[in-house]
Order: sequence, then C-alpha cells, then structure tokens
Amino acid sequence: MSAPDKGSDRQGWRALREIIHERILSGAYPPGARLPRDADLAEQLGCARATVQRAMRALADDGLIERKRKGGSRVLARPVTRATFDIPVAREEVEATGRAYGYQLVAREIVQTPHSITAAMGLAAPEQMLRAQALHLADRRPFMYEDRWISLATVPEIVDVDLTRESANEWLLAHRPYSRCTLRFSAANATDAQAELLGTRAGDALFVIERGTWLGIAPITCVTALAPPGYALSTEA
Amino acid sequence: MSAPDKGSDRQGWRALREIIHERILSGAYPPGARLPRDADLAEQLGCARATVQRAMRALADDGLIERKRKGGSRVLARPVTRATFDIPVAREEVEATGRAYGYQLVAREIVQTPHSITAAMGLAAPEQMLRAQALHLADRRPFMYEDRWISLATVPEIVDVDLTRESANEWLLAHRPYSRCTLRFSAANATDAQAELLGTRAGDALFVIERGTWLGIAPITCVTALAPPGYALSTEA
DNA sequence: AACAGTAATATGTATGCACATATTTTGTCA
DNA sequence: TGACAAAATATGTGCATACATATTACTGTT
Repeated sequence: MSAPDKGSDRQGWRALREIIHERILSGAYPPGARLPRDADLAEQLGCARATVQRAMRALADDGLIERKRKGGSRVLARPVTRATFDIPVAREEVEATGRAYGYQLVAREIVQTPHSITAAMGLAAPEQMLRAQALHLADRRPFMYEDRWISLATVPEIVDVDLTRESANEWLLAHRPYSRCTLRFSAANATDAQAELLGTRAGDALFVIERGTWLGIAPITCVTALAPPGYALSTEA
Repeated sequence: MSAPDKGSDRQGWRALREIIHERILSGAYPPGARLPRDADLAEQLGCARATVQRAMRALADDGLIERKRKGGSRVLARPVTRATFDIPVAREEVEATGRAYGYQLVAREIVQTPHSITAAMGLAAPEQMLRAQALHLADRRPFMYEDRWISLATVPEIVDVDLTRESANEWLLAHRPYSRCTLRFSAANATDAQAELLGTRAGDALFVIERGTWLGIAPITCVTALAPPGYALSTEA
C-alpha cells in the first residue's frame, strides 16, 4: 500500500484553483502580491507542477492573476470583469424561450457599399455587395431586425440562395465558416422606419449589435442587428 | 542522432490548433462531422496525444468544436459567436482614451432595498443598504452614471469610506474581491433626471450595464450603469 | 556610473504513461 | 420486445521528466 497523497486528499486541478482562489479572496495573497512559484505550490499542496500549472493558467484566463516567465505570478491589483458571451443565432435565441420562430425577408438588392460599410469591412474601395434586410420573429411578433451586407467577391454563391425562405445568417454559418469576427454593442433611438418594422414607437431605445466576419482577410459579411425594448444580453462571469 | 519528428517539423499546440482549424475552414472536417480520435490525430501529426488534447481543448473553448467522452469530437454545426469582454473600471476606460478622468458623488443614503433590488440580489427579505449614485467624467463631461446598492451586512466598512473622494467601485474592487458576478446589457430611454445628469436629452437611448457581485452566497453590490449615446462596447472574437 | 554580455530563474511546452470518468454499445435475461 | 447489466471506448486528468523561452539579475568592462 503506497501513500500517494501527502497532506490532503487527492485533489484535481479544479480543486487547486479553488484553493488558490480562496487564498486570494481571504487576503492570504492580497492584490498585487506575488504568488509562490509553481514548484513550491506543488510541493506545498502535494501534487505535480503540471497540475499547479493547469490551475494557475485557469486563474490567469479568468483575469484573476497575471503570469510572467521568470517574473512569477502576481494577483492582479484591479481584476477586470471578464465576461464571455455566446451570441446565439436568432432562431435558437427565440426557440430557447419556448416561442415560435419566424423569419421574413424585408428587402434584397445588389448595390455598391456606402462608405460606412466599405470602411467597416476594411475594404480599399467600394464593391458591389448583396444587401439583405430581414426580420426575425418570436411568436409572430418582431424580435430582431437585421441589415446585412454580404461580399459577392467572397461569397458569390449567395446570389442563388433563396433568402425569402432561409436566413442569410444561418446559410452563411452553415456554408461559410469565418476565422475572424468583430462585435460591437451599443444603444440607439429607433428611426420611424425601424420602429415600424419592429413594432415599437420612433425614438424607443434599441439594442444594437454590429458584427463583421472574415475568412482570413477576405470579408464575408457585416450586419447591424436591432432589438426592440425588452431585449437584453446577460451572462454570468 | 534520433529523429523525433516524423513527417513535419516539430509543432507546438498552437500550430496544431491552426492546422485543425484550417481543416474545418477548408471543409475537410465539415460542420457536424466527427473528428478523428485524439490518438489518431496525434499519430497522423506526429506528436503526443497530450499536445492534441491541448489544441482540441482550445478549439472547444473557442466554441468551434464539441468534445464528449466516448462520443468523440465533432465540428459544431452552428458555431456560436463566443466573445469575451473585459469590462474595465470607468477610470481606466476613460484614461485609456487619453482623456482626464473625473468622479463625482451625486447622492448617498442608507435605505431599505426596494423589491427590484432585493430580488436582483437574491435576498429573502429587504435589507438596509447603502445606496450611492455617482457620475464618472471624461474631460469634465459625463461619461457614465451609476446607481449602486452595497450590502451593509456583507460590507459594513463601506459606511466609513469617503465616497465623495473615492469611487465605491474602486474601493470595493481593492478591498472586497468577489467570487461570482452577473452581467446584463440592454438599452433604455433616458428619463428626465438621467438626461440631466448625463448631459443629454430625455428619451435618448442609453446603454445599460447591470452588474451584481457576490462573495460566495453573500451579496456585495449591485449596480446599474448608464452610458450616454456614443458609448459602445466592442471586442474581437 | 552607464552599458553590454552572461548567468540564473520561473513559467511554457512537449512527451509517455497510467488511470479516471462519462457515454455508448453490446449482451443477457426476463 | 424491453429493461437492465456489463463491456468497450474516447476524452479527461495526474505525474515525472526534459527542454524551451522570456525576463530578470548579475557582473565585468569601459
């Protein structure tokens, strides 16, 4: 019979992370303080250095500590609130709340990008793109309105897709994976036209999500999504 | 002289992740498809299974693939857009743009929590709490307004802090680390009072950040922060 | 005292191995 | 056929070791 654990029971790296986290919360390792070396912690806690590494890396990913080669690990003085959001596809967002999803194409045209879009997509010059405006519905009521530009140079097949039946977003996700994505959240007052589409009143505060996606350096699409009052994005950090 | 690498050069796990990511993007592993076993990939790519594990875990963290014990790894059919935001302290957000940070306490009182706050903080019954309303300034202009409730039960020392000089947020971060945090983003029309404080017009669309923090199950604080038009949160996923 | 080159050091990564754990698949029995 | 138990299997975790790499600290020179 061998005794693999020294002082405490056999702990996993999650437990280790909790132990170190507790020490930070309790003030044993105050903000700004330097933590012991991985090797020392390993000996102290009776586990391998790799396990400590795993726990410490998790803490660093969470924005709680900072690690530097040779410099050691430090408790961050001002921990940032690091939150991860999963931006769902409209259909899933609607269906997750038990409502019936609906989709409706509002407009579709092939036009040259205005300056704002050209710049947002990082293009040198305006291009012909497919502009698709559509409405996502929840229980037949407007849930989100999207105004989307799709690069014909990168995604020529999109012209043959029947966007009256299938959401451009879902088609793109299924057929054109992206490697880079930018996101921007803001608030804006509804214009008359937007209010009409979303079934609210002009001036109402809309939640705005702007997203751009690229495959390598080739722009795929950029979209401005507007959600009527009541919409919120939430998460637990 | 031994030959440690079989087919290609010695690759790190980041390179491995890129290789697999490329295969997904190129359609070699289409959406929904099952990926080879870690062990097979390891042999195919000439590295240890642990290295493949590292790369695959990273891809899973990014929301690109899904891993299940025994079930194997699959390319997600509908990859979610997973974005990580670092919510900065107002001071740093202002100073990061080269502007001068200013802070101003608007109101401070000790009152019983209304139902909305009691519920938001997960309390069984209303409590006496410190309510602090304050304004963050950028170059002397309103940058963000916050309405904050602080639990006197959890943080009794807060009553002795001079909130006219120091932001409650910064004091709390430095003295009361939290272990749980909820976040919620939305949009709202400015009331007359809010518009007055933020230097905008009533009805303007404000960006709303609601945050609650706990230490274990003890509530620390919850805050509603309002930002005037022009404010946006952005990130690159 | 300023500087450049070198040594020391803490974390990062890779490997091979063993075992744990969650699921699926298979097999058995009613 | 159906329910339940057992085997198979892919990922998850832990450990020991060796080496890589980025920084810091030191040290000798001018």
